[in-house]
Amino acid sequence: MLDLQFIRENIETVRNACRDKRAPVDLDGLLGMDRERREAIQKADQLKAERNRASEEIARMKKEKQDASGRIAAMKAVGDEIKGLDERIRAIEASMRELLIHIPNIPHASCPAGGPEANRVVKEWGTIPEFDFKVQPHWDIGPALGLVDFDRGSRLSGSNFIAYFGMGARLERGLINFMIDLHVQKHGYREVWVPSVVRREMMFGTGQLPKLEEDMYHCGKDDLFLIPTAEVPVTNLHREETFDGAKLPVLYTAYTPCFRREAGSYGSDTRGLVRVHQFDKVEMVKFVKPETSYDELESLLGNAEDVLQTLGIPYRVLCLATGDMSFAAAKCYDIEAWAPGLGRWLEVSSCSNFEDFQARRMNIRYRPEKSGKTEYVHTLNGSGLALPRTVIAILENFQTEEGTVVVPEALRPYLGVSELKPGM
RNA sequence: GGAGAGGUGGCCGAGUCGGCUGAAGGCAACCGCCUGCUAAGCGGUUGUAGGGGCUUAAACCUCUACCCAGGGUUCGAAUCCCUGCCUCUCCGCCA
Repeated sequence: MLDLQFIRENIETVRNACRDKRAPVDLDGLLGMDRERREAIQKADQLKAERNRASEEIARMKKEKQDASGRIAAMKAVGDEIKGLDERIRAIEASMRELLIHIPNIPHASCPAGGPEANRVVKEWGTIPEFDFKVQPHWDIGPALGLVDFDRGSRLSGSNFIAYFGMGARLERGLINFMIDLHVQKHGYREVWVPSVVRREMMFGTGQLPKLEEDMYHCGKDDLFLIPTAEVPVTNLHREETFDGAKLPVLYTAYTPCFRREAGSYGSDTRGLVRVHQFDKVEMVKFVKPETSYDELESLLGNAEDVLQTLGIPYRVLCLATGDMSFAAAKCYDIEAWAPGLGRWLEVSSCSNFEDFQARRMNIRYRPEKSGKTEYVHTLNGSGLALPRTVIAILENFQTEEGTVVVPEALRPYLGVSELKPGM
C-alpha cells in the first residue's frame, strides 16, 4: 500500500507504476474522494468540538441541578448531523481503501522498463556442462532411479502432485536441512517455524490478496488459506509491531510447504517437477531500516546464490523489468538454474525488496535510535531455494552416462551416499 | 466441542450509579538540580493517527479521534449493548 500523501504529490509516478504493472486503478477518482473526505472531516471535527463543549456544559448544569433539557434537545440535531458525516467519511474511506489496495508498488529506478523481454541478465555463474552422451530430462531420470513417482502422486491428489520415494524423499529432506543450515550457520539468519495456513488478513498484508485469490487453496469453513510461500506467515509474524531500531536488521529463514493452484497455467511448463501444486521451499525474510534495504537486497541475493554455488549448479541472475515484477515489489532479482535435460533456465529463486509497501499494510514500524519518531521498516524476502527445480537441476546437471546421479559434495553428509543409483 | 473469566499508555495497575479521565497511582526512560563516587533525594518531561493553521522545511499552535477491533444506545461511553479476534481456567475429545 502506498502513502496517500505520496500519491497526492507524485500522481504521475503512481500512474506510471499502474501502467507498468498492468493494474488499472481510477486514480483521479481516488483524488476526488480524498478531497471529499477531507472536507467532511473538517465539518465533522468542527461539530464534534461544539458537541464536546456542550457536553461539558450539560454536565455542569446537571451538577448544579439546573434544567439542561433545552441544551440536550439542541444537541440532538448536532449528534445526528455528526452521525451522518461520520457515516459518509466511513463510506468514502472504504471506497478509497478498495482503490488503494489495488495500487501496486512503485518500481525502483534501477529496474529496466518494459515487459519480461526487457529483463536484464546481470550475472552468470558456473559452466554449462557438456555431455558426450544423450542427456535425459529429470522426468526420465527420477522415475528410473525410483526417486519420484508422478503417477501415484496424481492418484492421491490430482495432476501435478507428486510423491517421492526412498532416496528421492531423503534428497528432499536433505536439501531442506542443507539450505537451512547454510543460512543459519553461514549467513546469520534465525530459523523459524510457522503455520502453513493463515487468515485472510495475512494475505492482504503481504499483498497476495486481493489480486491472487484464484491461485490459492482456501478452506472455506474457517476462511483460512494454504500459504503459497513462507513469505506470508513469516513477514506477518511482526504485524502491528514496532521494532527497536538497534535490533534491526532481523533475519529469518524458514522451511514450509507451499501450495499453489496455478489456475490458468495448464498446457505450458507443467511436465515433471517444473510446476507442481505443492512444493517445499526454504525462504529468507528480512526486516531492515529503509536506508539499508538495497544493500540488504544484494546480500540476500548473495545468500540465495550461495546455495547454488555450494551445490555447484550453474545459474544466472536476472534483474526483472518493471512489467515483470510482482505487485508488491520495488525491485526483484530472479535466479535461474540451468537444466541441461530441458535445455533451458529455470527460476529457482526470487529476491525482492518491498520497501515499505508491505510494512504499511501490516503496520510494522521501528523506532530509530536517534529521533524516536517511528517509521515503517522495509521488508525483503527471497527463496533460498525452491526445492523441486533445485532437484531438477541436480538430477540433470549431475547425471552420468550410466543413468546415475552424482551427489554434490555438500549434500553427501545429508544423504549418506555419493551417488544415486537404481534400487536404493 | 461445552462452561466461565478477562483484554486500559513502554511496563504494572486504578477507574465508583455513563459527564473536566488521554486517562489516578507506581515503575521505567529522558532532562535539570543536588551530590567525593555510586546510590538516594528534589523538580520537570515522555503515546499514536487524522484534519486545519503557520512555515522553504522542521519546530510550533489548534481541533478531532484512539482505554483489543468493528458496530450500536445516548445530548455525552474506557464505563451500557451486539459482533469479531485474542488470552486464561475448567470439562470433553485427541496425534
